[in-house]
Amino acid sequence: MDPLLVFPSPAPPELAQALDMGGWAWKAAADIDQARAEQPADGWVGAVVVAGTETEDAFRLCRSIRSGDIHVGAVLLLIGGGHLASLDFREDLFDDFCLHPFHPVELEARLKHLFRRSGQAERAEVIEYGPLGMNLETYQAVIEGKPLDLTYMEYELLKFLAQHPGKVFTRETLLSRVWGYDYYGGARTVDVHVRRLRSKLGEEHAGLIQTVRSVGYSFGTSRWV
Amino acid sequence: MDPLLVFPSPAPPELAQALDMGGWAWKAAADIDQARAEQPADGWVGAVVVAGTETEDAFRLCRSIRSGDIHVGAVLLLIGGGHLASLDFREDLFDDFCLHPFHPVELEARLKHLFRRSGQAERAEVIEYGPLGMNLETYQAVIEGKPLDLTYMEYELLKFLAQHPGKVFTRETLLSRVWGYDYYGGARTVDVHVRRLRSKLGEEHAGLIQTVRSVGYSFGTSRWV
DNA sequence: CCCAATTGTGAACGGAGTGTGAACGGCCAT
DNA sequence: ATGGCCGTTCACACTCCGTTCACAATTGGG
Repeated sequence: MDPLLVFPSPAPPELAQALDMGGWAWKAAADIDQARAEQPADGWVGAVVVAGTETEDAFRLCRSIRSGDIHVGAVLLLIGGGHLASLDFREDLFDDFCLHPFHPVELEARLKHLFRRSGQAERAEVIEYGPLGMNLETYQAVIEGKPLDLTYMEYELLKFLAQHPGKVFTRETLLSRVWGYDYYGGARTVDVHVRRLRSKLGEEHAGLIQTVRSVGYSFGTSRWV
Repeated sequence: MDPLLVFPSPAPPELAQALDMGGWAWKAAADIDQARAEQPADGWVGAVVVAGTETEDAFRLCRSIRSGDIHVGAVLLLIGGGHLASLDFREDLFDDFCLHPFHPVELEARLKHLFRRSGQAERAEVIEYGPLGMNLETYQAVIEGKPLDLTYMEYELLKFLAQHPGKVFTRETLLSRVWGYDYYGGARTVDVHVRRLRSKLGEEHAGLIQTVRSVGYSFGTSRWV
């Protein structure tokens, strides 16, 4: 998915962390030229512009965006409380702003509010591991781009395993974590689901789920092999 | 100048003070009926809606505004940091939000940003997805150009689903987001509405609403993003 | 090489989840 | 009042899939 443009470069660490935690794809640019040079073919989905002590640098970039020089879906301005007055008569340069320093939850809410509503595809929560992809919002799974037709339990089991690649889980752990803490049933149920998962993954990728004899199952290749 | 609508009534003192200091004309309303009864001939310029501990009251008012029941230029939502999560999938109910308690300068900046720039408050009043079109202003829906005769709830449900194509919603989520957070009733109600929607969409397009077994429903072709 | 423990495999059962038709009841306008 | 509209609920049928079982295949140790 298209990334967000972040200014300046390097991005403030707390901003970088918040964006990463929220799962946003982003790229920082140090100036207008770099932002123009590195913009994707269909433009940036949005921009997070930090107005530091030199607010005019940020506004210059915003002006470039508004003039169409750089194509950006929507602009979120990060600005210190002491510089709020500089927003006067510049309301047309940005779509929303957020006080800096910011609360991560507020920033996330504004990013969602701004970039989901602008008609762009919403940020998808996905798990990716090698040829496997899982979209947690649409309940879809793909292997090498081809969709997998999984049942509910198969999906949940694969999701749990793929969320912890390399880690080995006992059948009891899987039953309690995937099926529920209060579940009480035969441990062989896990085996059957693993078998069906392997079958649907195809012979080529059946090895994604590995049997650890006398212990349980794990997903993906162990890092030590 | 036309006044701002403020909810609830009486307005929180710090909000009243900030509005007065900023020179805004405003009038508080205690509920939807009062807001409708006291609205000026050409509607309110904007609204400042405070979402207190009972956020659903605020969202109900926002829904009335968005449905055209009450004419308001733009909506600024004041919400406590602890309730930010309730904004999810309600991005269409407001134009901007501000954390509560707020910094008077930030509130003033947001008020200016929202209400002093004219015409900027263009929202998507039309949803289009494949053969489906929905006009949010006229409450009309069409499929392949042919008008659909939907009831209120059918329209609201289809609108919500179509606003988040591909995303799977549980029945509980749909009940809380479409029917209202405080709704308490059987989850099968959703099933029946989905069935009637599919029926009205016609056999050819009934598949627009997909069942995800053990989870809920989703709208549109579940494409991998 | 044999045996026991563990895991893979196929099939069948039963129940949970969903589709469907119909009826109830509140609300509003005629 | 009252008739129609519409949201909700209920009962029933059906499909799907989670679970279990029996048996085969594999692994690892002595």
